[in-house]
Amino acid sequence: MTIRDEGVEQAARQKAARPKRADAQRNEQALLDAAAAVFVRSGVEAPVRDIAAEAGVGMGTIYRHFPTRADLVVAVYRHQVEACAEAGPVLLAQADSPHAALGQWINLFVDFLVTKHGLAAVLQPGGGFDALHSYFLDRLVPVCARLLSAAIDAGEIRADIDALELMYGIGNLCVGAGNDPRYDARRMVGLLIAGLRQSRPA
Amino acid sequence: MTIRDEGVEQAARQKAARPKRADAQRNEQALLDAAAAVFVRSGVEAPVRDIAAEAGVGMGTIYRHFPTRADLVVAVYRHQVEACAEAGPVLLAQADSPHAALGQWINLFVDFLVTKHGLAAVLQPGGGFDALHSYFLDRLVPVCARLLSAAIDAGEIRADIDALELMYGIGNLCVGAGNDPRYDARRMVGLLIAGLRQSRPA
Amino acid sequence: MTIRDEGVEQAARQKAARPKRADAQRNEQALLDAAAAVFVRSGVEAPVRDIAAEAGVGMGTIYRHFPTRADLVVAVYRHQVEACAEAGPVLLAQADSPHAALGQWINLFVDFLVTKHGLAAVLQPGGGFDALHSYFLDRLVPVCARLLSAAIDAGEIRADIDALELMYGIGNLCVGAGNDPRYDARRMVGLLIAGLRQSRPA
Amino acid sequence: MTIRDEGVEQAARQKAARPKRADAQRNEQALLDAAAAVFVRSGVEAPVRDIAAEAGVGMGTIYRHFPTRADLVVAVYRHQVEACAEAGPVLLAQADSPHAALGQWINLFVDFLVTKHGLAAVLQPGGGFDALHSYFLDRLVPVCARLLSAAIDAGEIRADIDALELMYGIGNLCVGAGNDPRYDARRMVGLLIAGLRQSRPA
DNA sequence: AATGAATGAGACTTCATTCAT
DNA sequence: TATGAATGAAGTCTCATTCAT
Repeated sequence: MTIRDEGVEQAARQKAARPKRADAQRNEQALLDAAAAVFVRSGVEAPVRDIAAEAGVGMGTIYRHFPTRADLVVAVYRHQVEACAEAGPVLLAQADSPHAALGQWINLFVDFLVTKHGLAAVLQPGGGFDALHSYFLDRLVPVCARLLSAAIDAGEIRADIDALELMYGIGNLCVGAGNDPRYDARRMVGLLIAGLRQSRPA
Repeated sequence: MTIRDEGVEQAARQKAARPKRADAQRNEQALLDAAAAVFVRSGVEAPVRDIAAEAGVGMGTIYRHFPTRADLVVAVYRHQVEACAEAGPVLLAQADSPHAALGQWINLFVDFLVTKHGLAAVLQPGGGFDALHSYFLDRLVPVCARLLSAAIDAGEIRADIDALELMYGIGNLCVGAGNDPRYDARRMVGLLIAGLRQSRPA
Repeated sequence: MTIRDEGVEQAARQKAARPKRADAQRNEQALLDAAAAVFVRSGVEAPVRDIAAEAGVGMGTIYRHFPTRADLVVAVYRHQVEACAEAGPVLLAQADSPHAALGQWINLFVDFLVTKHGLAAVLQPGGGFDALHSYFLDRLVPVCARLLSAAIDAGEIRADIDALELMYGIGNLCVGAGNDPRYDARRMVGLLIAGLRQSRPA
Repeated sequence: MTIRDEGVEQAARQKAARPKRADAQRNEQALLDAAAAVFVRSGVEAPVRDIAAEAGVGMGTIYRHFPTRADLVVAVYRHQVEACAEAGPVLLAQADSPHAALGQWINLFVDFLVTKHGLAAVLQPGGGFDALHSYFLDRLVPVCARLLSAAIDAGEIRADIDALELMYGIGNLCVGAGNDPRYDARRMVGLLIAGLRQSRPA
């Protein structure tokens, strides 16, 4: 089942017998795509009109599908957050060591974040996207915590690391540096993870 | 010479022979203080009116002293950037080791950033504050680079670290996590710096 | 013949030889009932969507049956206007005196108006419901005029009262006072009718 | 002291030492005049933009002077409400009888209402102008009550009349009939007042 | 030089109406 | 025929910036 299929199935579950009209489905997807593109370009605070134009629909259509801006933002990122969350246990089972699994999972997370420039603002609490913020944390922090625990239990990393804080740190490193190619979020995150291996705090 | 004096002197330098009226000087300083306070509270995109109110002046006065928002933002942070830049060589000369000097200098930088909540946005290129962005980098990256070189030459840290990138990384870690007290930027930066000591990338 | 039957018959008359499909008939009646309910709740300017939802039909169905809002409003109130109009002659024939008949008929009219909160706006000319406005007046003013004449001829009331004006006055008194229970439209209308008995204007 | 003078003096009292700029005063008055005109034409729900255009000012100017629509509506009618309220005791002292004073005062009230077509909507509770509604009632009902009491005490009218209800009734009669010249609110109110003299309810 | 009133572009949101399904 | 998704005009309100005083 693809990510898209999952979304369709879920919609079907929510309203049982009423399948969405084909054009409405197309519009919803067009909106998600358009919003993702505009968020990258102008951030999640981009004018609603811009998103509508990008999707080729009227403004009212956005409000029909996503009554609040947060609804739209959540929808845009939900699939990827889910996929990331679900990858945690899988990696832990497959990798050579807990620390390797942690590193691979964090790479997944970073991959997600660095391609979503507008996301950084969303991850800051207090910006009116608290529901979204909570969703991200609720879903991902436990996954990270489990990976951390395993690595700690294996004696591979320091024991004084908090998953929430680490997620924030990684998220911040992925805020990036505009389009400055000299900044590589992945490399910086690598440095952070390397720091975890230290036997004592610096 | 105090930081305040320096600012005034510089303003004088810009417009050569015309000494500012005493009340104009007072207003300019009041504006800098007010803007700094408002930036912390509401970010650098805070309404001009709020800054004017905080300073107790009319809005026109802001535009007279700082024609663009970037002018104001630069002015607000210039002093502290200067102080931070000048501390680099001093610390290098005084500290026990280049790595220790680097750590101390980065602590200074972090201290600066974490108390300036609105600053994070400013350090992102493309936000209309490019002049400010350049100023920060032009002034601080060389200082950081010199400290890094010294530590590398002393064999204390990895040799593949770029000063610009490190500054971005630290800046990002200082973006914070809203007011979530569970996130400690200093601890995360510590982790990053610890990572520098690793002999190989993670 | 019931009021409901009459409405259906009339609809059939309008489109001569084409009998309406049973479901279309059901929809039309559901719409009339729903609109009446919504008009009471939210006035005749209530969103079309609310009426459609109340009736359990799509919005397009409303536009099919009642191309303009006025068409719907007229249809909603037509039955009751008819019933009121037809009661006039009956009351005149049955009551003890013309003045008594007038009072009873006005009571009928008031009963009608006070339970139709949204109606007041409709009775104002210029609100885009002029056709409806005309219908009300065309149908009811002659009835009222006949009752007035009879009472005047019997020497029971002043002779300088115009039926149209009186209808407007009564309609206005029935506008009410929001939900303020201290206002009783019937009592005020009673005062107005009492004023009719005066031998001279106040 | 004219009504206008009073307004100016009051403004001066409110903010002590800060006299309003001459142009601001002009604008405020222009807005009141424009709003009054537009209210007559289009009702108190008229678009803000229309009022601004009528006054020849920007929309923001309206919001500066009158943050909410209710503020504007209250301001538009305040002077006249005040004048009407203050006339009550004067008329009572001067007229030949309490009933005559009542009639004269009601004439004043009617004069006020019939030239303010948009006002009717405002006097209905629940329309979002409750503060204004309250203001009207708080100010005028006691005046009316005193006139009624005097007339009742003099044995000139029925004793079972409530001032609030009477005000509502008069207000409703003044709602008018669009521009239909055949309806004369004053005549209808006269009928109502005549009804008061009846010894028993009709 | 300082003030803050005025401006008006721009963002948001609602809802009557149309039209693809 | 019925549906309700889509449209976009129209209205509200905010705030950066200008400019009369």
